[in-house]
Amino acid sequence: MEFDKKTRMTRQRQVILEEIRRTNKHPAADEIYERVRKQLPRISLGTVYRNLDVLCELGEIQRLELSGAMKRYDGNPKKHYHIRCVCCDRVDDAPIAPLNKLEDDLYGTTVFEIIGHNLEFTGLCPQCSRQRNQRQTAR
Amino acid sequence: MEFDKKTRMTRQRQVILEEIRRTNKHPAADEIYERVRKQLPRISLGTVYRNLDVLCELGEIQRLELSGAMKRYDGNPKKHYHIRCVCCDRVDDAPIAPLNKLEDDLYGTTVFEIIGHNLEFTGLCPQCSRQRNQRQTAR
DNA sequence: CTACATGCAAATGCTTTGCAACCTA
DNA sequence: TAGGTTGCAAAGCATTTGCATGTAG
Repeated sequence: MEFDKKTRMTRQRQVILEEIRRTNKHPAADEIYERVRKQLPRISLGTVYRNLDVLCELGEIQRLELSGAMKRYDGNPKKHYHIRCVCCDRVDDAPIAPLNKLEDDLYGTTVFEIIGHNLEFTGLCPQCSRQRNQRQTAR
Repeated sequence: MEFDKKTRMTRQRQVILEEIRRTNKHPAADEIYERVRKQLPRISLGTVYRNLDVLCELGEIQRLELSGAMKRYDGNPKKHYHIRCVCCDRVDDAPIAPLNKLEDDLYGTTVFEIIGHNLEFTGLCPQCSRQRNQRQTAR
């Protein structure tokens, strides 16, 4: 792990990083807080937020640029896409490779200097899909 | 305009809709509030939010599913992509046609029932791009 | 030791909501 | 005139921040 000279490895930071890496559920700050609290009962939500910022800056994790109300975090810092359940907000990795050529279509057609793109799929997770079907057949 | 029987056309709703359609700037609720206030000084922010909801539900406008902190609205209800300036948050339409086949790649590889996708490009608008270049040459 | 990090609580910023008065159909 | 709509203010919710204390290096 590459820490610059000014950044310290505290117990809080360590546990937060481990928890994010342990899960594939792309948790929001409050979920991370609840998990970490089991090991560090006195940790504060503010500390969780501050460390998530630091870890993102260090490139250890990434903040997902999705459309939902709450920011979500991913222990895998490499660029990849996600699919979100519109019903329960579950977020999975999307099994599709990065579309590196997407931005090429924009060169010359936009006044913007292009940096990148975010792609998010929406759908229904198996649980919510099943519930919806049950409700419909019940009518 | 197709209003269902229960939905009324009030002066407030009318002015809000006109203002959103008049601009191509994809304004957030507070910007719409400021614009509308010039015609209806006594309107409240709450009314703006409520009407934006109603107009979205009616399909007259759309709420953009972008990554930023504030929700933005588009007078064009048809699906299209956008590009956001990472520096000043300016949002333009992206000159690229909807990628209807994108979701095909996911069938059979995800447990989700796919509904759609959101694609947002990021970049620097001309103003911010210029400022950044000036700062760099000044060093 | 020193200056980065934490816990706590208050503050912030966007959005939603309860309610009495108002106005559209 | 019924009930959808408004203005106002308060509440809600995620996130940020100020400050005194704690602690990693």
